Amino acid sequence: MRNPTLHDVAHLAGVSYATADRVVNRRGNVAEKSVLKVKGAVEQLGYVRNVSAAKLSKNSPHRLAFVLPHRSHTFFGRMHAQLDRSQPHLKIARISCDIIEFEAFEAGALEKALSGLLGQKYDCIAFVGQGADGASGVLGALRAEGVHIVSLVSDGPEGSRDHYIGIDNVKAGRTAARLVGMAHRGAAGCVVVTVGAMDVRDHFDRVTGFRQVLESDFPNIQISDVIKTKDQSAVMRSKLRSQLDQNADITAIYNTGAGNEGVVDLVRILDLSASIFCIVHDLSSVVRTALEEGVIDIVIDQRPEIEMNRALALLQAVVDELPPPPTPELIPAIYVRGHLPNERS
Amino acid sequence: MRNPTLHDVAHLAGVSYATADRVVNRRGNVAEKSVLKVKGAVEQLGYVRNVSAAKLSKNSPHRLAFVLPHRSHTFFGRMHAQLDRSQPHLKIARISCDIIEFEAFEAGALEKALSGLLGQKYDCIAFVGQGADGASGVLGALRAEGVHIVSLVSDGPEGSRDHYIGIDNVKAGRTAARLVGMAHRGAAGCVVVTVGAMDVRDHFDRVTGFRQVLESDFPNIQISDVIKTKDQSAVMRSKLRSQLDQNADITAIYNTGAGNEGVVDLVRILDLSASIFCIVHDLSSVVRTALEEGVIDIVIDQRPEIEMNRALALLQAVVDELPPPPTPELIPAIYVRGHLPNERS
DNA sequence: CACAAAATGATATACGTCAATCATTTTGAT
DNA sequence: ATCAAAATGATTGACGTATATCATTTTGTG
Repeated sequence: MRNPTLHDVAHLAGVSYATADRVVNRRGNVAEKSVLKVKGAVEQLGYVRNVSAAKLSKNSPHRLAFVLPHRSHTFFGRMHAQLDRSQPHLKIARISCDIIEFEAFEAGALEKALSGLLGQKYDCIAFVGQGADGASGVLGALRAEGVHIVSLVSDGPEGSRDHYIGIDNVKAGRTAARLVGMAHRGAAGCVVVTVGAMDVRDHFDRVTGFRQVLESDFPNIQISDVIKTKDQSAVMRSKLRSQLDQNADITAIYNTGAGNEGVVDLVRILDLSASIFCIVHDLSSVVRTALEEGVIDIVIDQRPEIEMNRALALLQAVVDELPPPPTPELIPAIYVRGHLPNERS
Repeated sequence: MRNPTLHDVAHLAGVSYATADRVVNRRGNVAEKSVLKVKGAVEQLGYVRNVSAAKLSKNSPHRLAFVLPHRSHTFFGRMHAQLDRSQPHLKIARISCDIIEFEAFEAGALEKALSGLLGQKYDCIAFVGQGADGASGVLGALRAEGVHIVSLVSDGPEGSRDHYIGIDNVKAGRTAARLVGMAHRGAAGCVVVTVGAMDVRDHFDRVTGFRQVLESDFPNIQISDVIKTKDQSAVMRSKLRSQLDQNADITAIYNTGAGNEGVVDLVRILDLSASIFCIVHDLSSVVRTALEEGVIDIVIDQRPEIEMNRALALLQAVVDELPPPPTPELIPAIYVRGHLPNERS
């Protein structure tokens, strides 16, 4: 009835505890036949290491680091907030968690922040990259030190990290396109698409998906040139304005990046909320209000709080040397007027 | 640097380890002033019990039970599957998890299943209720035994359980209404709404939310009588058919419950996919196909896999006597054609 | 067979908490 | 002051693993 211990395993395998230990903890210097005997016994008894005992025995503090854009960015502010809320739990789990902030869209800022973590003996590092940030060298060096690397929100190349936690941004773009198409209800139209920059991987992916669906399923909806905003509302405001001025046929706006405040201001000022279908990413108080007013029609929210939770769960599994928990795909939430989540979701 | 232990606390408080232990584990027979001294020391040192050591020392097996409708129901099948996937993790966490299946829509079946758990020394029980199932007596008895009770998917009265894990179904109904409205793009219409039964709480809530938004924001979209299907495709097929035959003005169908197969069959047979906007709940292979075909336009999926994960996380926290983890609100996913999640999400 | 190298056994301590025992001291009521 | 009750102190073993040490046995090579 009682769970088998390593002593039980050793006994069944007909070896000493020391040898069983050498096998399960891969210490080497064990004859092949002993390995087999021990593994057989493990199998037969269904032995699983008692994690509590192991942690108690090791008693080594675990260290995580999150490298995130500054919390003044509304989106990342939500990740920070969730991390704050998780601190008591991390304390209970005996995990220390450092947060390093960097300035997004500042060349080399991420790379520099990551470099500072070299040789610091972190167990895991999670970071928000943006694709073309030249960080792959540092990431490689960190991984060479045995640090687990997790990329958040925007994925980098497959080999640069151990895990990616974030939504599928191509799918998000496809969803946006279909909703735009649905809202046109067969009518022709023209969409302005905006991004922070085209080399930000998540924005690029969204545009890609958006294009795919419009081209294949809604051929009479055109896409104007893609506007690059550096995720700044001021840039958004001016560039989007000139686009709207030039082109009176615009029926929809899809902002794949930040800078929603610019969009909202403009639609309000030009009084376009009735005539333009507006779909943006990620909830903030500005977006909330705009959605309730009808200025924005749909918000696709990737729920950074949940991404943060996933990251924490994954990192905890990693430090305990457990397999990652079975986690369903991350799907962004779609908000329309009248059913927003509670303020502190 | 090292985390403070209870010995440290006792020392700082100027009492023996035994007394400190009496305080933190509420064993009683401690003078008030000693309690204060110990609590002060705990506070001062930021002492938190080492969960690993506690678990190791207690070494008591934890027992959970899930009381779910039979896995042949596609929706609950997904919950079962997620539970299956979690078994290795539960084993590692030294938690045993029994699954009790019952026949939904069979009067008294849930109550009977729950009764069987009385006196079985479960730590926590999670169950899927349906509102009017007369189970409140048993639930009270179980809670009186000290069993933690969690309701899933469909909430019961506030006092009948310790936690509810599921989406806000009123909001889901509101969302459905807004999407239906959006798809009408100002045109008038008439929606058929279908439920399993009106006393199933989640279905009822959805209808309520749906009504709210249509009445307030889309007054020229009518709602036909609500069709009750007992969540059976056959019933759906016949009742919905007669409704469609009677009323040629129907522009949309909103199914709040199960029985989607009936909806899909009918729309296909009557060739209504172009003329009727169809929105349903919860993904299944039938719904997947129908969505890709254009027979169904939108699926609101409450992601039972995630609900199951949440339940497991919560129950684990409960058995370890930890505060529940900080969890963002559950928001259902909204699927349209072309961006479905991976098959085994 | 001799000898070194490799493998194994035996054993001990530490990790922090829980739970129990028993002796001793303090407290409060008379 | 006396006595019982209440509170406290001191101490111990158990939980299962990690990790280390040292002695002993087995293996392989010439």
